[in-house]
Amino acid sequence: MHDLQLFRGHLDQTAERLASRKFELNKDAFRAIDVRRREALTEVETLKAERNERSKDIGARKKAGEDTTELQASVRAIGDRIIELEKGSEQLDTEFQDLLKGIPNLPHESVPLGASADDNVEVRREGTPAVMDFEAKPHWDLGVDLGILDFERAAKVTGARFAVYFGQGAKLERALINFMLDTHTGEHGYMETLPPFLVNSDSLFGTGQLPKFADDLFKCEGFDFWLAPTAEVPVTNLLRDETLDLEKLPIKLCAYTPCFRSEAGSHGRDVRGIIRQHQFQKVELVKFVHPDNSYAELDALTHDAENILRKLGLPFRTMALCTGDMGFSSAKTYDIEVWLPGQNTYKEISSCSNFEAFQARRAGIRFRGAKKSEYLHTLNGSGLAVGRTWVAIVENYQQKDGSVLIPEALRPYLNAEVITKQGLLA
RNA sequence: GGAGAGGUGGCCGAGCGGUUUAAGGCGCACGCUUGGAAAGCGUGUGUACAGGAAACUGUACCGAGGGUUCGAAUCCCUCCUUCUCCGCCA
Repeated sequence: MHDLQLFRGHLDQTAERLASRKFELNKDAFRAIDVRRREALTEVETLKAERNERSKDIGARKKAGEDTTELQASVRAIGDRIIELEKGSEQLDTEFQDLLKGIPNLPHESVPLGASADDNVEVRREGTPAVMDFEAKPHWDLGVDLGILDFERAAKVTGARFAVYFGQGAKLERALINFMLDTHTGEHGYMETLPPFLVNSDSLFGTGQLPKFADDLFKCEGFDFWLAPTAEVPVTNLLRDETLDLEKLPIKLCAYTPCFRSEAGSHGRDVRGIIRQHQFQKVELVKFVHPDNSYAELDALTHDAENILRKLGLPFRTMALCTGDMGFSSAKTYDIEVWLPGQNTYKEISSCSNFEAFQARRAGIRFRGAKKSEYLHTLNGSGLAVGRTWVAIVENYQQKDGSVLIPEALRPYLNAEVITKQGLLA
């Protein structure tokens, strides 16, 4: 959601900035409906003022013992007129709100201009891919061969785009979750949170998934419950409609949750392996910060996410997304991409964004400044996507014999140095 | 699932059809007082939208949404939610 005053006062500039991210704002329609809406509102409010005044007068006259039949009839008439006018006024307001709700956030001035992922800009690259004297296999071969990953049985239980882990495979996922949470709480200063995995419509509106992106979500039939597509939704909405004291900022939360996405519109993409699933695990970082610091906080958050990869010895690069590739609610986003030798490519493993006040305005999250309250800035980023980290470890640490070495930092969590062949029916 | 009691401003808490422009208190801010502080006294103290250069004015908001009425925090209906007890359950 946007600052209405900004749109009114700087409509041309605003439309230009939106155009840079492929959103066409109909300025004439905006102006026209804004003016009509205000006129209708003024008319209704004037009548209401009149009604309030006369009703009060009726009370006073009744107390004095006067007859008020005629006055009451006149106020009744005003009331009828109000109901009539309100219909139009409310419709205009709804129209205007719908228009506003559908407008994406404005990109920060530092965001590179561009149309697609091809225009994203690499900001740093760390780690060197291991030299292998054999051909690297993708995880869907390695995992299945080791007996730790199974797609066919998951398809039987549920369907396509689901997977089941066995043995050390399941334990590796759990180890990664604990390692990530321990690092973020112990070294990066986040408070661990375990939120609900189902969220209501208000929460999804607050973070920007609704109303535009309902198709990407799973809905529970008969309830206003949705499966959370990311912990960003429950965690950011923890503070919905709250006003925080200035000295409480910044608030830094991390959470492990499963995430559920319909992946509508991604048919045919990443069909093999566990890169793109209907259910995946993620550790999420969420920050509530003062507007003056939000870009420094974004850099810090991105660094915190990268740190997991550093500790695991996984090569990565960090990309600044261009205007055309950013998500709806974001003002600036860095994607962290991990090296996957089995697929000979860098693949997104974390997306770190500053939403500025876009979500805060939708969700009503403020802080009390020196005098009055204002909207704070919200940020979040994956720290990291657990399933994709699993993939990165299996592919980067694969050995010629098909086993997988466990990176040093993870060994205390797994109680093992290597994953060898095992499995359900082994 | 059943029975009962609640949900009022930053917080506590009154009000249960018409000077409520939401009493009173706490907290906070400013001023007076003071050598300084406390106490005391005085003034102010929400959010959103609209109008206005501004001072300010209007409208809405007492969990949410409907209804009754000239007029609703107050009466009626539906829902959400918190607490207590019972039942069921991991």
